[in-house]
Amino acid sequence: MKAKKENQENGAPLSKSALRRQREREQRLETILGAAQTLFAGEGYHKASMEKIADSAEVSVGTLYFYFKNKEDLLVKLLSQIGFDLRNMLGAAFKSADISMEGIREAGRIFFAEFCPHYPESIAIFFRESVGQSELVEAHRKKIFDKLIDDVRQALIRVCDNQGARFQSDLSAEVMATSIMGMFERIAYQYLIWQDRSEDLAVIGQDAVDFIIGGIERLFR
Amino acid sequence: MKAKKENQENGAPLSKSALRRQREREQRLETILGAAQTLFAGEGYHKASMEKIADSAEVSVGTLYFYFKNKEDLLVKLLSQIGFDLRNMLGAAFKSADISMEGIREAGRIFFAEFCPHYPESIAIFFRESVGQSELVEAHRKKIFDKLIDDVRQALIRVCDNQGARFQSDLSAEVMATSIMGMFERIAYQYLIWQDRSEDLAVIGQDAVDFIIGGIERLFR
Amino acid sequence: MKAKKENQENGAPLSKSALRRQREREQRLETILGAAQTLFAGEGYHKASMEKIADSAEVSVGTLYFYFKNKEDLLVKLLSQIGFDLRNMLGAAFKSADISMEGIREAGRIFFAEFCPHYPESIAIFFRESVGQSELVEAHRKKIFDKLIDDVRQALIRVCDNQGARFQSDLSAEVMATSIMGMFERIAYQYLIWQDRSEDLAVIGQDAVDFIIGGIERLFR
Amino acid sequence: MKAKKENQENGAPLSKSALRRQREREQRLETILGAAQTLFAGEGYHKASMEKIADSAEVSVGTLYFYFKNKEDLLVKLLSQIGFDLRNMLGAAFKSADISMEGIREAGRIFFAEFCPHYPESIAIFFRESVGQSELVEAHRKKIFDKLIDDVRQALIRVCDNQGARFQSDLSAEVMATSIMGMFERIAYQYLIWQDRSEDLAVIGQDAVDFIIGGIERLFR
DNA sequence: TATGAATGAGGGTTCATTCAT
DNA sequence: GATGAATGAACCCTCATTCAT
Repeated sequence: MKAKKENQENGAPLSKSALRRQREREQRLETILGAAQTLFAGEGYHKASMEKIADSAEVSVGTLYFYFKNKEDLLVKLLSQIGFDLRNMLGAAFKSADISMEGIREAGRIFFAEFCPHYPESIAIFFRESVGQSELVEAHRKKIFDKLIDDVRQALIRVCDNQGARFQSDLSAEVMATSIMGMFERIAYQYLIWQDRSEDLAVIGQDAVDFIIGGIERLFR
Repeated sequence: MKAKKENQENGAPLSKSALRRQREREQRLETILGAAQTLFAGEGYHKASMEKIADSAEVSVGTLYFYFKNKEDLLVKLLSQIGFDLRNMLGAAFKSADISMEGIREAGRIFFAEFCPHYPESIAIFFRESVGQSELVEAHRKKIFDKLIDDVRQALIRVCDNQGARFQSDLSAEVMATSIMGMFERIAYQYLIWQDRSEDLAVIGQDAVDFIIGGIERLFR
Repeated sequence: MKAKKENQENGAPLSKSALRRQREREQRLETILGAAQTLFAGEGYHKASMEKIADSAEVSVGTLYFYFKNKEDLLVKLLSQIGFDLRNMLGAAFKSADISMEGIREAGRIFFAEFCPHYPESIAIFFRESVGQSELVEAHRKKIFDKLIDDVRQALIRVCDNQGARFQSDLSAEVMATSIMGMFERIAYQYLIWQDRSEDLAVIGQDAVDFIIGGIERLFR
Repeated sequence: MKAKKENQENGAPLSKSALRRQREREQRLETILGAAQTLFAGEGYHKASMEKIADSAEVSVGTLYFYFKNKEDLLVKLLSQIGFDLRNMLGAAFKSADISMEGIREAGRIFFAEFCPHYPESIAIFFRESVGQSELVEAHRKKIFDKLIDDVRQALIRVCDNQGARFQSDLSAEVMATSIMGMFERIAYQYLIWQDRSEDLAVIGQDAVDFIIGGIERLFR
């Protein structure tokens, strides 16, 4: 009977103790996810054994399996959270993309100057540890990528429309959005994971965004 | 035994049987690498056990350890070969990049229209299976990426010089080159590994390259 | 708490609420035993976890441990109940065995035509799930078998006496009774557990009983 | 590539070393099966961990998994061997069953006076440890029982034919054979596993066989 | 009484690696 | 050089049992 309630989303009022228990539950879940995130990012997904994670989260192995179906599930949940956080932070910027390129530029700034330096572990997990681990994890990675790419694609189309320009095809916009994701990804990997130049990332990100915008503006000529 | 090996490395003439043995040795090495490549790409690095690889290459497990120090070494060697092949195919194109953008365009064409459809397993290993496996493997991945990025960077600088333009900084060129690598990577991942649209890759690649060139040309305005 | 329990065991009158509580307690106990019986028979003793049993009985795991010392105890109680039910149903028949073989025949009919088709789960637990689980459970199984065998033995001796025949030894009667139990057991296992021919069991049982009676009557020649 | 050769049943002559290796292989297999048999019978299937078995057989855990797919497979192989041994020992007696009951009597003698006292562990595994362990094991148990029952059934039919008697139906013979198996089983369980009266088993077995024969002869009246 | 989250020992299994032949 | 049986550490996971609420 694992996680029978999960999300008590019905409107029934909860008793005080029930509320507290739910809060504790969520706290513990966060603690575990945090420990897993740190260990996955630090030692790698495979070297981070369930026992290590349990120790690090100061719970027993059994508790891990009470909150998560298995190790893979732990990674998937972590991934979902990262994906949610990312889209959450970038969402507003993308939505503000209209006539000018400012929305795009802002999204780049948020990613490189805010997200990367503050959540390097998330970057490591999203771009390194979750790669090629299993079909299920890949499916989740793909879903997150697809959503992010779609966010970018829609922003691009909106800007274009407003500028009176047009993409040659639907595919073109998708390819451009995909390209942008790839640029973000590799620059984060290169300058945050492989080199630790998190202070330079703001500048580096600007360069990258300039490059991107140059590529986009070509459409308006 | 050591003496024999040294023979192979200096100019001393080899006896007929020694020649044959060396040839056989290289063939067997290739066979093993091929089997490993197929299994790594197909089942994943971890699920592809040394036993499976040995079976697939029709040798014994012991033989694997005669030719390769350990499983990690097998992946590293595979990676080196892939890196070599990639640079080999793209090298000429990059070197031909001078005034016009044709060299860049040609490199993109070779990558998307030639390399990807012909060596999907190499793509899967380079961009998926070798990611986050160990410090050593990551070091090799980084080295290959660094070289490729440097190839692109030099081509970019040459084109710029010839156009009378200049990068704001050395970093800018590097960032641009890194971005380009990221685009190639993600597009290959998206349209070759996740979706199987190898026939569309030529067109998709052209779109991506157009995007890149647009970004670059901005420098010349 | 102890005092209350003792109340239930002496003749002291119980208050209305106490009565209700006792009734509820017994109902709950039955519910749990029922759920356990179904799960043990359906999934097997080991695969039926305490959590599954709790879920199925719509109580919490803790409640299980309030009513039963541990999982083994649950099986033992179940076994006792089955043993009691069996002897209860067969008892009258055995006691009626006097001159003729009709008592024996009736006991066989009850077992194969009544008990087996109506309580296949009991059969599965008694003859399959409780086998070789632990020393304690084996001890209980043995006790039940011993009692049943003794019932048969006494019936056999009575019939013999009345026919003026005699067993060679006390052991002979016991061996014969044991044999009869073995026949009942294996036929139930074969035609109820392994094959599902519960409708044929009545006929099959008659055949078996004829065989038995033939063996017994030999003593009277 | 586990057990690639298993049974080198082609006619190719084996080299000396290959012969030795095969012999060693078979010896080790026997050693493991022996250790497993002793532990399964002594501690019970579940309490006998793979590590204990490995220790007892003086091999490593890995070696266990080289020779057997998993723990269940170990039990199944053991069961098959026991089934083979049983039929082997009883086979000749059953085949000799023709006009008289001597074949049947002989089979009983072999089972109770030879097999049981010499192979009590086999009895414990066949009748106790392998019961209700898994669907696969049950399937194997059933197959063995079916074969033994069929051996008995054919012997019964042969004796009947020669006596000019007839079974009421095909089912009758099967039921009688099944009954006999059940008698053998429970007597062995009662007097060998639960009580240790292996010296009395010969006498007890005779009583049981007399009972059986009485039951059979009824057909000839 | 009832709950169910937490525990942690224990089990089965895998697989990279070694080494005698 | 080649073989493949043997090793054993390490891992993931289960589940009976407990106990604070």
